[in-house]
Parts: sequence; structure tokens; C-alpha cells
Amino acid sequence: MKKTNILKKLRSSGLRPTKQRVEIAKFLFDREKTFHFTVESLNKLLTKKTTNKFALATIYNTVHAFKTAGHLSEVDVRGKKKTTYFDTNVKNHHHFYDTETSELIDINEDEVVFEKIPKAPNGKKIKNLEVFINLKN
Amino acid sequence: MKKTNILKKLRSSGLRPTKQRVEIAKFLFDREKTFHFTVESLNKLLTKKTTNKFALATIYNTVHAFKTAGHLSEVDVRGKKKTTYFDTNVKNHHHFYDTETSELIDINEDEVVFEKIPKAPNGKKIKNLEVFINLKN
DNA sequence: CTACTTGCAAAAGGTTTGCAACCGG
DNA sequence: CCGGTTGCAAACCTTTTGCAAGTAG
Repeated sequence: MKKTNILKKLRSSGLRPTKQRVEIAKFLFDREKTFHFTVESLNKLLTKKTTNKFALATIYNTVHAFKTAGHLSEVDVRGKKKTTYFDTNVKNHHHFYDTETSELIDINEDEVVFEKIPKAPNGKKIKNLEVFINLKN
Repeated sequence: MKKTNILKKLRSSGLRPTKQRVEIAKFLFDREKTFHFTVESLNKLLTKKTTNKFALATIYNTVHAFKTAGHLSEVDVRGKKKTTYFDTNVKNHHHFYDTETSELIDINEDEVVFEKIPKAPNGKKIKNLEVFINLKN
């Protein structure tokens, strides 16, 4: 993803392309595969990779702004870490979770097919359905 | 579940049946339907229902002890609350999550049937598979 | 200029830990 | 009695908030 596209992406979401946001957006979205991270891991990687430094609060700000804009999604994980995982893949999809390494792996939506799904209780509608597969060695 | 069974359940798990544990165990396991709770909600309900009081730390202790003993399971939830949900249903099963009320509803394992499941990556095995269905109005 | 952002530090949850007092076997 | 438990407060960790200083448009 080129820098102009990053700028476009930010602007079209109503986000001012500040130095930090552009840097973080490039880091997150300028890659082929989907990327899973926590705020902490992102912070580490950013400080390692760039000369700038980022206040933790700014990363939280930015990540939430991206999430609200629909550029990131949040993943449920019941790992040892109590922290929140984010995913650059915003399509509806599923996850493997490696309980040994605390690593997430995407599963494309079409790799899971249902023969039977329960219907939503009284008056409610299904918003979305996630499959979570825990892995062991 | 009678008190003797509660005591047996505790003892067979190597847990001394102290006043608090018996009280909490009765509250959790002496019911027909499965029960979902957070430490905070459990604390509120306990203090309302009984004359005794419980230190928060004791509830954490006890809940974790029950979980380790296999009497409770933990549920992944990505709700607004950052807290951990527990479930008295320890069989492998699935959940509806009502995003409006933050309420969990069990789905029996046999209500979900797969036609296709991805296979575990390189050398890993599937430990378990959970389906999580978010509900809206 | 003005409004939005950043950085910093303090505050806010939720959960864990340390330790003296307590109690079940 | 002894070792597991409880209660309390302090410590911890992640995340949020308040506010002054900085910056994009």
C-alpha cells in the first residue's frame, strides 16, 4: 500500500494524517498477510522499527480510531494474557489460537461450512458468528 | 444437589470444604440450568443472598480453584466489560452472546453441526472448537 | 487561527499477591 | 497442632482520562 493510499485511507475516515497515525498505519496495513497484535506488541515493534517514539496513549487512541473507522477488528482470546488482540483482517472470518505460543492464525470464512446452526432466541437476530479453534501440540 | 454431594465434590477435588467454599459451591452448582457469571456479579449475588460476607480475593480464589478442579469453565467474551465470564457448564459447548444485554446463552454441542472444518496447521492438533454467536435486536 | 492530536502522568478498572489471623482435619 | 484458607490492603497490569503543548488545514 503506497503512502498516498494510506493518506487517502486516513482522510476518508475523517482522521487527520498526523505523523504518528501515518507511521502506525503504514506499519499495520502495508503488508500482504493479515497481522495480529496487541497494543503492547505493536508498541514494541514500532519503537524498534522507527526513530519516532509513541506514547502508549497515542497507540491506544490510534488503534481505537482505526477500529472505529473499520480498519481493524478485535479478536476474542482467552489466553494467559489479559490483553486485547487486534486483527488487520476486517472481513468476517475465524481463528485458530495456538495455546502454546499465544499466536492467532486466520481461517477464511469459506473454510468453515455449517450443516446446522441454532436459530437466534426470541426476537433476536444473529449479528455474526465466530469460530474459535484452540490448538495444542 | 444436596449438601453431602457438595462436600463430596469439594473433597474429591482436594479442596477443603470451608464455610465460604461450601456457600459458593451451593450457590453455583445447586441449580438446574447452567449459570453464567463474572466475579463481580457473583460477589453481588452472594452478599445479597447470604449473611456471610466474602472478600473479593476469596471469590477469585474459589472460582479459580473450581475452575482448576474442572467444575467451572471460562468463556471468551468481547463485550464492553473487560472482565472474565465463567460458566457452570463444563461440557464442550457453544454460546450466544447478546450484545445488548451482555448476556450469555448456552448452545448445546449438538445444535451445531459442521460440514467442513479446516484442519490444524503443521503438527498442531485441535484442542477444542468453540462457536460464538453475537446477537442483536 | 482553531480544532484536533499528542504526550505525559494520574486515575481507573479488574485481578493477583503478601501476610497475619483463622480454622478444618 | 499444622497447613491450607480467608480477609485485607497493597501491588500489578492494562486501558482510559485530563490537560497543557503541539500541529494540520
